[in-house]
Amino acid sequence: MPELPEVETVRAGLQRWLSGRTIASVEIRHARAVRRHLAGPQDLAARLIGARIEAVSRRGKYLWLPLSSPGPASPAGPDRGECLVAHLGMSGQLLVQPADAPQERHLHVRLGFADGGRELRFIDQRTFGGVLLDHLVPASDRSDESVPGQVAHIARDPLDPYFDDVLFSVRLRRRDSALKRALLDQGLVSGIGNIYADESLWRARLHGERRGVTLRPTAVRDLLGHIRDVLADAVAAGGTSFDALYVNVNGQSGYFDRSLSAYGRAGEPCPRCGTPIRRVAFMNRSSSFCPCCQRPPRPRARKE
DNA sequence: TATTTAACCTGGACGC
DNA sequence: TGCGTCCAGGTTAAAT
Repeated sequence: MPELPEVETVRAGLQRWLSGRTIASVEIRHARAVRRHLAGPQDLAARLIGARIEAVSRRGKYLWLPLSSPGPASPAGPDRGECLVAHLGMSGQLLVQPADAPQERHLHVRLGFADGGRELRFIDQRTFGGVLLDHLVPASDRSDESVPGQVAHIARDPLDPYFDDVLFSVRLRRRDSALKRALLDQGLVSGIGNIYADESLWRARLHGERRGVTLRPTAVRDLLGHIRDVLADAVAAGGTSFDALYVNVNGQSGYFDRSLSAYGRAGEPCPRCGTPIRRVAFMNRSSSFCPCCQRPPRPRARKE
């Protein structure tokens, strides 16, 4: 599933292929893929045609392409400060393909370019992802940085040089809820999904059901270090691919799945102590952990 | 206000 | 072979 390492891999690929190119055609084949663009598919297409892609940015699992207008002579194109925002959801792919390449089964949006080169395709089997046009707004924590309005509520990710470790620790240690739930809250820390939450907790020897309020500052610091390590390792491996649902912009799989210690390893021996990894239901999804290395918290005493 | 739950969605795997 | 059920999980609105 696309989490920070997978999205960063896609961002780097798009940066290479798309920067400086001008959009010449837009085909929206599935309206659900643009459902968050409230003005509708036709408005999105009209605004994108003629726009020049300046860069490819990312925060957490969100990608966006800042756009520049073609100039006053053309009625088409985006407003000043607009950008194309993309979220891959669970199964979204952004592929850079030759225009004559066969159409993918779940191809929803395709962008052609004025230079006649490779086109950009948004493919999404489970349709949780999508694209929209949005305005850039000043980031809440640094005035010289802009993010799309849709992304403004998302916290920085742990690989962001401006991530505030102290603020994260304070906010996490105020939480009277499960640690794993907190790690999945993109408003607290972005980029972490089910896979890297489980892996980070395994590395930190922490059970996902520990309450945030029970953690000492040193434990949070240790956890944050492990989160950064696992994310960086996964970025270096090109992300995690369990099936064909996650690939980079060239359609190639990542290989971090070979390095996973807990996620997807239910029944296999823990690489650290040999105890079989256990899988349990948690938050309408699954959690994998070592019942020996990651001791569950003691049940809280009930108030009379 | 803080926290938790459910719905959205598709296709592969599995059991009968 | 066909049908029904379960599972995967990021985001967010609604409920508690």
